[in-house]
Amino acid sequence: MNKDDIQENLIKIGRNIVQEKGPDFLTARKLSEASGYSVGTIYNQFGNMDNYILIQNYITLDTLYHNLIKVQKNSSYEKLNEYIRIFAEFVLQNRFLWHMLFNFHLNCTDRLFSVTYLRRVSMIISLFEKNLTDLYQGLEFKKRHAFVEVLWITLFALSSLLTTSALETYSKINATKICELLLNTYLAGIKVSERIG
Amino acid sequence: MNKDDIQENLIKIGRNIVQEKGPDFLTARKLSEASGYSVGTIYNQFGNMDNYILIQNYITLDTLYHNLIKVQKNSSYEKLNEYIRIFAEFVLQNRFLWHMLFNFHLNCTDRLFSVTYLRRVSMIISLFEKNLTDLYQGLEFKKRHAFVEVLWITLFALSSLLTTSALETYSKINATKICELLLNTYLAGIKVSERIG
DNA sequence: AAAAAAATTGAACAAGGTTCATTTTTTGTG
DNA sequence: CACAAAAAATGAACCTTGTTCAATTTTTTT
Repeated sequence: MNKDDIQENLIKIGRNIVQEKGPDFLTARKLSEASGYSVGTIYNQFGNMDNYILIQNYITLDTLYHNLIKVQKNSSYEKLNEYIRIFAEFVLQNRFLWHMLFNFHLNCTDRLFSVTYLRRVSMIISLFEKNLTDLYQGLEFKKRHAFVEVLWITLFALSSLLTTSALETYSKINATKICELLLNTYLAGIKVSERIG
Repeated sequence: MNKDDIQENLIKIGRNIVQEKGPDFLTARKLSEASGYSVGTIYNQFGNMDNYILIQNYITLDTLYHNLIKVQKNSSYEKLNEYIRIFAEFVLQNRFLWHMLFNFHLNCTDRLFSVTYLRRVSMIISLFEKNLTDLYQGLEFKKRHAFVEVLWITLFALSSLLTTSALETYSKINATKICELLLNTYLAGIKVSERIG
């Protein structure tokens, strides 16, 4: 069997483990048992478990991105709201995968990080920015970019809470509703700032 | 030596380890070495490491709360901004402790969770809510409470990113500035919603 | 001072990531 | 096809986690 097939197999099987049992069950030995390959083979293929998980994570980001670009709405306002809805839904339906993505302790000085994570995140941010540009044409570029960055960072951060049971304890508000309220309050706030200057 | 003294000692020494080297270095054995007590004693005192870290975490929450209630400002608007400033500053200056707090996988069904975490978080939320009530008197209770909850959850989520080097890669905006922009845009957004109804 | 109770200890266990000498498989060549 | 060389796969072994518990030491009680 060639190298790509093994990798593909190991990725698929690992994703099943995570989706069904959670990230804690994705260990080298369990992956070895589930796949039939030895522990050593996993290390030959991926170097180490961190790198393996990094790959799993950017697949998750890719999947999200492809869900987002499917959106067909007329107004930029509707699009932004749909993005948030899809984002929240995706996070909730793939909570284990998202949990793994968010809780991964990456070494950001690593070039690998830029290639795998940053590029993908930038693409998602661009989707938001495009529609925010349409929506608030009075805003200068620099300001608008700051608004978009803060919005994304906030949503991204928020998403990590959506996947935990902690949220249910902190708040009785539905996870999707939280994202919606945040977005719309935030957008209304930008409008004010646009008017002021 | 009596039980409280040992616990106090172990907590203090553990906090030093976390502050200086990060949560990863807070292991039972390293704590044992650093304190002079055996591993067994740590387990006699705290039951398990999770419980030990839980205690560390609510001390962190208490410290934050005590920093917040010191705020002396006239207007509610100023107070809210000062809260956010102090919150961001606290998180940044205690990033390892905050990281440990945020990344702790707690079992929320556990009664212990309610007593230790939820009560403390509620107290912090109350601070925000009190000033938001003054600021937006036109809002009905239910709506206002939703705004406060979402604001806190968002800030709390955001804080977890502030402590990682990931943020620096995602955004060139200063961590405190992110919190400030978020708060003020959000507050402006609430004002709009207040006017509308 | 002896007995009983309580507290402390650290070796030992399971499970995690990781390594690497050994074995197996594949590839290349006459 | 046969044989050598290269490549890939293997899993026992190592170290580090959290955790337990029989044995030991200390404290308290009588």
